Amino acid sequence: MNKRSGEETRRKILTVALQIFTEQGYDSATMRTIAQAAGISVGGLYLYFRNKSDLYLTILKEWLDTIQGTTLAALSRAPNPSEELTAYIATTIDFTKQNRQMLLLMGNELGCARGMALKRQYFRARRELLADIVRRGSAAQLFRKCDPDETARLIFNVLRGFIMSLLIDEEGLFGAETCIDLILNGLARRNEG
Amino acid sequence: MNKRSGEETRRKILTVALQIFTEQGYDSATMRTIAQAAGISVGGLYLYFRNKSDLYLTILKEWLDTIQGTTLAALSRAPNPSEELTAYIATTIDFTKQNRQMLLLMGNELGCARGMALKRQYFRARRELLADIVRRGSAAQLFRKCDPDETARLIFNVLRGFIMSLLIDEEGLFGAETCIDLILNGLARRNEG
Amino acid sequence: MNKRSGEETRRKILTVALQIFTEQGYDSATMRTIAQAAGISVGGLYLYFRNKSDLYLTILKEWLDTIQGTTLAALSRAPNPSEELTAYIATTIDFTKQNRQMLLLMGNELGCARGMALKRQYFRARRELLADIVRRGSAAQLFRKCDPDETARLIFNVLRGFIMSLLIDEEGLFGAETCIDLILNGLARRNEG
Amino acid sequence: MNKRSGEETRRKILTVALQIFTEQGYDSATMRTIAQAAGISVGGLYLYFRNKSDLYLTILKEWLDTIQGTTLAALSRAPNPSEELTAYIATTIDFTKQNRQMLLLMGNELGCARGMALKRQYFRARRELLADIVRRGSAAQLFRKCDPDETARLIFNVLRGFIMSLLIDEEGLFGAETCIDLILNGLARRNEG
DNA sequence: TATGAATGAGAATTCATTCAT
DNA sequence: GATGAATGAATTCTCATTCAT
Repeated sequence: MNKRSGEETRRKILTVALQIFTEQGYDSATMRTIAQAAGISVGGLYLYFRNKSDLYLTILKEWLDTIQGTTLAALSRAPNPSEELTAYIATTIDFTKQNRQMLLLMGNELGCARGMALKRQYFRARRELLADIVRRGSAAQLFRKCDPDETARLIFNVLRGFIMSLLIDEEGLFGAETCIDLILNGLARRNEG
Repeated sequence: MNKRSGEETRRKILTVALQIFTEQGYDSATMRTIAQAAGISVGGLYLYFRNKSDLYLTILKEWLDTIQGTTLAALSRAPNPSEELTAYIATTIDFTKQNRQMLLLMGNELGCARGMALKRQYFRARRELLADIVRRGSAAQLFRKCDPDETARLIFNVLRGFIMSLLIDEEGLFGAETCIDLILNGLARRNEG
Repeated sequence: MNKRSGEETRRKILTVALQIFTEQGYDSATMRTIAQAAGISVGGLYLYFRNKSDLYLTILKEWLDTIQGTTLAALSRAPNPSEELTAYIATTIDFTKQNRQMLLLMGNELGCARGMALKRQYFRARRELLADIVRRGSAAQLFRKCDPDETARLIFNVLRGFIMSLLIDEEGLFGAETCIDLILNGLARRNEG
Repeated sequence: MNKRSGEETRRKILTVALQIFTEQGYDSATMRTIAQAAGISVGGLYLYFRNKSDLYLTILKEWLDTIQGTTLAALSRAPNPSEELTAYIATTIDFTKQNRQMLLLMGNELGCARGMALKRQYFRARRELLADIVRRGSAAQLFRKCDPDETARLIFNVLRGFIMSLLIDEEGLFGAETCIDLILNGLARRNEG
């Protein structure tokens, strides 16, 4: 019976729900748990979200919009494709580090069906953004000759792997530079000079 | 009714359960569905597996042992760290392609708690296997100078990204060579004479 | 804010509630739906009606009074039992046609318990009104010799059937005359002359 | 844990569910109440019926088939339309008397949507059966000249009223003969001789 | 071994009603 | 008078698990 403003309660719910969905996954997380964590009754949850899946999707969408917005802003400040690529990777990794939970939510396969659709759509958008950078970088002869689409997919998945490692491994994390270096230069020793 | 039949039934259960766990996730898969798909009664399931989580873990363990065994066998046939690395990557990717379902099972975060523990343990083992290769390859000056542990983690996660792309993206998949090439040579254009 | 506005709101609620109770039935109709349709808050509803059942009963009672009043007025204008019977039937059917929703509300068995009691009481009153007409018509030798109570019940239920058909069947409806004709003259061919 | 045969339990459920749906209506009847009355657990109910509406529809369909079958059998034994009409009415009323509860279930407007559709379909079939009788009786000059469809509807609704009275009024019920007499001969005194 | 009826705890969701503001 | 956030009990339905046969 603690009267909070509606918006306050809504944010509280979103915050704890993110945590719980992340920790337990979509199926195992229960509305009761979320309600308790948010300090309201079960019925109260339904005042703010039509149902469980609505709550989940709201969280997902909100974050998808944020990361996409941040990335686009960073890209617009980069002078050339090479720095765009760097910005793209750096933004992605930085964001990941600051939003571990959100990322875990993204990583969880399954969840509700519409959630999966949203994620796929989001991933496609990001991959196309990347392909565009590679295409322009290739045309400008900044990158090795390559099929832009395939290369975009490659980089995208390398990043995916990095992000998963940031999320899953509890041990020391590495930074964006290490990742960018590997992508640009590879592992093999160069027989220069 | 004879002993053979028992083992047969067990295998049948494991086969259909893998498929169902993969398609629906741990939580959504029900014992009833599995029983029906296996052509036995619900009670019958509990003759072979103590409970749902036992069934799940059995499947997981079995596959973890298989992939680890296959990898070790491949490594033992490689003459030097460089080819060991190639073998490691190739084995991993080939295995993935032939066992999409298993991999999806691995990819699903969560599931039952003990399953997560098993997966972590398995990932650690594989990463250490990799670190050992890099360490020896570095000592033999086959690779760029690097911190073996960090590099192992790097490669490991690049692979992780590749595997996820193999699993998730429905579009054209790339092969082990493409992956190995990126890891060894990177993306940047080399200014070789 | 002034007294008038209060009564206005009350009437608005009664109007929309009738519609909603009719369309959805007592159980399925929710206080929230009614509040929204009336353009007030949920809490506001409880300023005018103690609870859901009170709201329902108010509607029911109001209409029961109206129809009973209209019928009595019509009867008082009829010169003899025969025309009283005609007036009774005509009033009933006319009323039905002009108040389909109200009638549907009456037709819905169940609803809240006290509602059922009210309806029974109302039906009994109307049947007795009818029995009185038949009794006097019989005494005046206007009708066939018959047991007035049983005959009243007969006519009453024939009417009930007619009304249900008016309400339920979407196809062409028939008028009061057809009904009166059947009741008075029956279906069998008369062997006159 | 009282092991009954499946069919036994199923019938027990149908029996008590009929009673409860009848007494309380579709919405107010709860699966818990039905389970308790049937002496099984709530979950047990769902072993036999997919859901509440399935349980309801099963009861409805079963009875609809029975009454239609009984009526058709009676009609096939009648030598002419006049006796067919008598048989139709007698069967309907007898059935009603022996199955008050079932009829109440039919009378309840609302319930689940599909139930309403079933009822409408059933009513239409019965009205057409009746129209056919009237049509043939009219052609054979056994009945007054009339529009068969309209007359069928008339009789049908008179019957409907009778049945409602049989069901609702707790006081002395009248028999099929009284009803048949009214339908055939009407109420008005005949000015014979 | 094998069955499948039965359980019971718990899930999501709804809703009449209350009450601080 | 009026609001609408909050409650909590009830409802439908699911499912892992047990156990008499």
